[in-house]
Amino acid sequence: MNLPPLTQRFVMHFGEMGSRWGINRTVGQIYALLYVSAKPLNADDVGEALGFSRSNVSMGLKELQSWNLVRLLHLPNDRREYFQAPEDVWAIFRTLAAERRKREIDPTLSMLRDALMEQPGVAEDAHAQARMKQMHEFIERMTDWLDDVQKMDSATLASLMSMGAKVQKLLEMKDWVKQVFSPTPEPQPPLAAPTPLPLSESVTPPTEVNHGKL
Amino acid sequence: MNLPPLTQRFVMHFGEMGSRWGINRTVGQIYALLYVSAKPLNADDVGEALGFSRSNVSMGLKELQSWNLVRLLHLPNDRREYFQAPEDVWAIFRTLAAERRKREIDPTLSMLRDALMEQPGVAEDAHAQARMKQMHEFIERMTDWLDDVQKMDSATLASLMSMGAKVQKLLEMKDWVKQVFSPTPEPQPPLAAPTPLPLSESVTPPTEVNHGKL
DNA sequence: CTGAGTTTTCAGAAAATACTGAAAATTCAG
DNA sequence: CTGAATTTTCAGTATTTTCTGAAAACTCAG
Repeated sequence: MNLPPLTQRFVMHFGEMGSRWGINRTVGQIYALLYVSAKPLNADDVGEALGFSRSNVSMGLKELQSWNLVRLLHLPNDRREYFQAPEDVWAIFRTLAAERRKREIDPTLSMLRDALMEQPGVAEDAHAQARMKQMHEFIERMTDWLDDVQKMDSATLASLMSMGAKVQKLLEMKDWVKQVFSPTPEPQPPLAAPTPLPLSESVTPPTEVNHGKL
Repeated sequence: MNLPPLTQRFVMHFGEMGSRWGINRTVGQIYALLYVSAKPLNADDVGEALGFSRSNVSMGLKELQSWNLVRLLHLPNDRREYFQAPEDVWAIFRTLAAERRKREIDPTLSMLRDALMEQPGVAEDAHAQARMKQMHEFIERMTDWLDDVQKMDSATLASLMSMGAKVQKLLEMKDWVKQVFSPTPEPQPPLAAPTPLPLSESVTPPTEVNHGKL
């Protein structure tokens, strides 16, 4: 392996972290290399750069493809397959979230659904089933929300995240506005205007919040 | 191992999923057992229920404690240590998110920070550094947001999640309200009111949105 | 077609991880 | 203190996962 120093550090780190992330060292290093590389690489490039056997590289690339984390392409007058990692970090995140969900969450959801259909035979199982119900409800909520979030474009998502906890203020404001403009005035206890009034300082100023084409 | 059928299925599933979740079979099964158990268990209970050696159980419980996923307690007139899994699934999620972040993200963030301070020596490293910058910015945004979200109580969080993509509407509304009430009228192109006006049907109806004590 | 270039598969070697039993360490009732 | 009850450690073994080289399969220019 003979990589420039910063690249090398990055690649090595991804190798070490691989196990914590549920991928192996090889796969982590290959992805890291493709991520920082200015141009697409073929399997031999990768193998040489990282000192892996050709077959190991092949398997690693296959794994990355199954994760949708690399794109396959061809260069003119070259029969070999070239690989590159998509650039948009938000898109990468969405891909990763979708794949992890498919592998790490969906099977559990389905197992829980099945278990909740059964009639518990003994008291212990009745309690166990109640606990499973709680877990199932939570996961379902979480994944439904993730579905929604996945549909947002990067700009909206970025806006949402840079607001952070201030979304709470927005929720308060919603109720307040709703009250003031209520088209069907119902007998409700009047809400106080949220304090501080969330129109200027308490909601992120427009220079910080950049939510693109909304 | 002699567990009632639903419990057994749950425990077995967690064992199998363990590897995908970055924990081992033993740890997964122990956690699952504690999660569905109606009462705290001691190490011998666990070992007998799952057919693991005493030392293996000890290691597994130590691991779970390091993740803050189990609580240690003592029963009157019993010197042995008893363990239970906290009940609140939202709290469990927060714990899990915090721990995974500490183990899987923070080291990378720190490595990226270091790498961004360096002066790239060659063109390839300059490009690599630019890519690292993108990743660093993304992760930092993400973790800042997570910090905010972690601070919310379960009710607020639940409210936020059940709104899902409708938060987008809320963002539009924010800008519209801001415009209308603007305390410092600046020469800006006037915004149209968001359509449909987000006060009733397009924002989640109040029966759906339950954001507790806001 | 043919065969050189390329990728994939796979059996076995190497490495990493998990698990056990025995022994050491710790804790606490008496 | 003492020693029985309990937990932890750890060296060795078992299991799982990763990695390699060789062979098979595929692809496409000529």
